[in-house]
Amino acid sequence: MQSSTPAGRAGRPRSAAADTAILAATRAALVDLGWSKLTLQDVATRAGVAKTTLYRRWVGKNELVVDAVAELFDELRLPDRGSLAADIEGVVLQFAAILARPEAKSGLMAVVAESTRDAALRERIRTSIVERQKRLVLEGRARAQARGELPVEPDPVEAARTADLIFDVVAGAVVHRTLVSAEAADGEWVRSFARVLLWGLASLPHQPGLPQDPE
Amino acid sequence: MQSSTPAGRAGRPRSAAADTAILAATRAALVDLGWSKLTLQDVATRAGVAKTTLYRRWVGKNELVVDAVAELFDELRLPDRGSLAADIEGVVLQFAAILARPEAKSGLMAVVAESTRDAALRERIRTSIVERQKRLVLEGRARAQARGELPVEPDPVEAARTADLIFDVVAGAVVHRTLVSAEAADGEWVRSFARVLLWGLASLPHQPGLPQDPE
DNA sequence: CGCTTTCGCTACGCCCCGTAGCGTAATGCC
DNA sequence: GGCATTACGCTACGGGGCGTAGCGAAAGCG
Repeated sequence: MQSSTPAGRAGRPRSAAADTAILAATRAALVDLGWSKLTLQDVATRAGVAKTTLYRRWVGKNELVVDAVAELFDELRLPDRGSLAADIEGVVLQFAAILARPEAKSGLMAVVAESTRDAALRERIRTSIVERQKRLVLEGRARAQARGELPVEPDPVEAARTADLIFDVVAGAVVHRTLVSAEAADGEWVRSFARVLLWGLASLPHQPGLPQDPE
Repeated sequence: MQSSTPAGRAGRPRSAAADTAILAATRAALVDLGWSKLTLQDVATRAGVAKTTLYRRWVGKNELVVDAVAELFDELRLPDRGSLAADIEGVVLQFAAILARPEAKSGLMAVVAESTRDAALRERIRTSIVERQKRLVLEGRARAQARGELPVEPDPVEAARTADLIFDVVAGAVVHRTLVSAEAADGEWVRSFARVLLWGLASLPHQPGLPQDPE
């Protein structure tokens, strides 16, 4: 959300109902039309507001779609299934379920593509979507360390680096499977992926710079 | 390429030079403008051809961009560095170098986003870009099996499944690192990733359905 | 030299973008 | 209750890209 009255001053407040209606209308338009054929006029009509209202709250189509898609990821939760393997499978399945929805497919990748040429948009995506997902990785890692399933990494810099790596592997694999390969990340696929990831994590405590085979 | 004279009949042949000029102009326009602001009129002017010529050869902007980006991946080669770990690092570094180019960043993800609503476009991406990359995975796997670094999978169905999984993990991780996290997939990152992947591969010969910890 | 196909060029209707301007509605402050 | 302030709906507008049609000229093939 970019709105929220700036400081609590006078004047007619912005309709909060309009915000939710607009974001819902945006997702509906994404389902029906996709990103490229989506027009702000159409979104305004669906939401029952004037087109000018959209331009008063969002600077453009990209920012609007980011906010509309970000709400989809609010339901992401880290389940406690007792083991790291089960936790990974659970959160990956949730992530895959969200990405399977057409409004996420067509909207998310389009704004990511746009963000390669727009630093402000990239930052908006990072704070409202990516950072929220990454927290799950950090929580899951901490929980696994508390269980003794993963060794504790004392160096905070190295810990952040490995967390970033894990995050890119998990999110990237699910996204690629769903959007590029265009096949469902179902239970069987998630089980195979979780096993690969889990064994891969076992290699991380080693010092870098010495490539070595598992054998 | 969609052109190539249909059957070899009479008439003025299509200029092959125009094809290469158009695709090069498309990549240049992607660098300068990005996907959303790229116009076919601009591409035509850069290439020194008329706008109508573009519409005679490509049905739309998406197909043109797919062909322009696909040529970037022609230089992908599987290096023979002697070990599976080194081979993985080498090909991942090449892939990352291509994705680091701005014309690949802004173009590839945009057409992937569009392909979620266009089956023909998805198929075009698959045959001209994805399938070419996947061959490297198959070759690398076969070479590693010949070296004895990976066990041979007798079941062809299972072998295809694991190849798809590896491909989604590798391509997805590099794409996510480069585009979403917006950080370079440099040598250090690739080494860490290759180690994780290599250890993860060691888990694959096991039968599915029995989640088990590496310990 | 005819036949065929491509090419460059111009022109056109269509639709979306993004903004400006106006009158009206909903608040907070005094 | 009046007043300043801000949001809202509505209309209108210039600008520009899209995709197509039509034409004459060019470049091959037999």
